[in-house]
Amino acid sequence: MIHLALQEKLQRAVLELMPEADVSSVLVRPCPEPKFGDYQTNALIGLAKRNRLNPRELAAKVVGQLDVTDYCEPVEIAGPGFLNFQLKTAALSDTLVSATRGEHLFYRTAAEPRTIIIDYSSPNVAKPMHVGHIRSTILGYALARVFRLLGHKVVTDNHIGDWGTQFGKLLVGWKEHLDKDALGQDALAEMERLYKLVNTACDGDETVLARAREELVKLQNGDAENLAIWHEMIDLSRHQFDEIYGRLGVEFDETLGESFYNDRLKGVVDDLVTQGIAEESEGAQVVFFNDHKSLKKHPAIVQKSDGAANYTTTDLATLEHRQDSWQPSEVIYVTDGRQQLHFQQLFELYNRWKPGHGMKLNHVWFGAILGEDGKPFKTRSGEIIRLSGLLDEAEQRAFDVVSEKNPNLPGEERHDIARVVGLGAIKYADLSGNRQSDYVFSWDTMLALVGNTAPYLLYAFTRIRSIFRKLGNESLTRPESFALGQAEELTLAKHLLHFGLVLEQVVDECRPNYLCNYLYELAGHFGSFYENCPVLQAEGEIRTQRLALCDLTGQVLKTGLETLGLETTDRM
RNA sequence: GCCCCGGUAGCUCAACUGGAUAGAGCAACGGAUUUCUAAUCCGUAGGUUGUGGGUUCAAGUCCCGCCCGGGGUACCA
Repeated sequence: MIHLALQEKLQRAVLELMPEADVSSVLVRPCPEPKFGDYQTNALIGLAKRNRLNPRELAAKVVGQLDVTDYCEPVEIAGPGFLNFQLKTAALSDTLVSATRGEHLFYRTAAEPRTIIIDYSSPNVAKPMHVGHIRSTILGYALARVFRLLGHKVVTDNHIGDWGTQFGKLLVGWKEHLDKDALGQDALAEMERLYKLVNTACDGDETVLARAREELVKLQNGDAENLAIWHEMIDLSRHQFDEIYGRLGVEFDETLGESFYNDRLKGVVDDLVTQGIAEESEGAQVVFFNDHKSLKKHPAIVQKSDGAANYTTTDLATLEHRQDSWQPSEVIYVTDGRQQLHFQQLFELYNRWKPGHGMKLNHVWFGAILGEDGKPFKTRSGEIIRLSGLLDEAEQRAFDVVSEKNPNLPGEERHDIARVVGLGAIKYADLSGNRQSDYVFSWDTMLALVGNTAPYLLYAFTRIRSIFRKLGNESLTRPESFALGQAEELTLAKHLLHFGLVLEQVVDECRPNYLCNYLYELAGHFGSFYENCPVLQAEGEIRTQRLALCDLTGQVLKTGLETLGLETTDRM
């Protein structure tokens, strides 16, 4: 909060001295070391250098133009030309007081809201969702919520895989080997079985492969029976997807699968050919990127030699539809890192097809989920791990821990807590690391009660709730000001002020782990405060102020966790 | 072959436009409990940031070479 006011004043001071300067990079940030101050800027060093000035002299002149006495002690020039700002407690106190009045929660919404499309999850019809889908789902939904918290308009779209060559094999399986009982029990498992069965049969038998092609052509040509089966497969799949999304608390504004774009595909290819972007090569329609370094040797196929389109074509049609429907300023794709080449091609191709479209096209990719042996996360027999079972296990493990730690809670409440903690642990493990790193899936690590984990953060929240439970019916009085006389109070209060800055950083780089780190630090600062500053036993103004600090910390924790897609609980 | 990504403490990870003494957790060791929930807190120890050069007042971060690992690479998505 305050850093924005300082930043604005600083930028104005620089412009007084250098009217031509680009001050967009003159930023105020928290100090890496508290001993230097609360906030700093290092931007003047670079600015001086670009203008062949002495950095310290420039810093001195800027300080001369700068009046921040409302907020800070006298500004200090340090080292090669850093400015260090030390907050006045009064300024800190004012910000806290306005927060207790509900005027803000330490962040500002965007002055100019943008429209952003976020594409995540995207499971395939007739295949069970597995552990690989969870990262996209969790990351994408968390990002959507952070953008929304900051006042942006977000359209979330689940681009499910409901079309493609796999349906030829699925149709053969459905017609010749379907087990209706199994379908009733677990539709996705049965469809997966059918697919594997036919797929294996195709390897050794040309006639089966020919059957599959035949069924696929019939589907594509609108054969009534095949279309009906296809619709049923989609319905059954979506039912199970929705069950998982319900458990995860994830939602979508749109679910426009690949098939939604079928009508447009031919037109896209024609367009590309007419405009000379695509050309024929080995029977296929292909786009070459000869003047592009990393794509030079990687042409993109937009129409296969059998005349069918592929996912590049579908994605182009999808982008066109998104541009026409919502005019977004940004389209975000949350997928694993193996699709980097595809999205490079897609974006480059779209830029050529629709020059000047003005959208930021952003592939937000993430690393693999590995088992504790460092290899791709699978069951011991090498099977892909299904999401529903994984969620069950998370809840069960969390239930065991809750029951051990707090056996006196009623069973129903323990189940509720186990759901919040178990699912929270899985989500938080996905969110708290750098998304681009591979991450090692470990129950013990994610359900640990200490460290940067969901249980630790949730526990911090329950301690706050516990204080307010003890308070009973006593009404919360709002402090006139905050003295912040004890070091732990001061540290906690200052950290609350950084919430908005962190939210901005999450949005800028699509990295929810920044918010996780922030909340973890907040919980840590609260822990120290809690140990060293009695709240209910304190008296008078101090008690009022500490209760208010607890309340504000609780609000930020809850808002932060909910923005990440985690629920909170009052007891653990 | 080419392209992309990564390599940070024993392990898992972080490090905000390049910025001040590279930070956490786990594991190890030592301390704190007539509690506001100890599912906690405090402390100790642990590093040539893969490697060799370069740019810079300043490099984990940028540039070049090399080593190691992962992924991708014409009709799957």
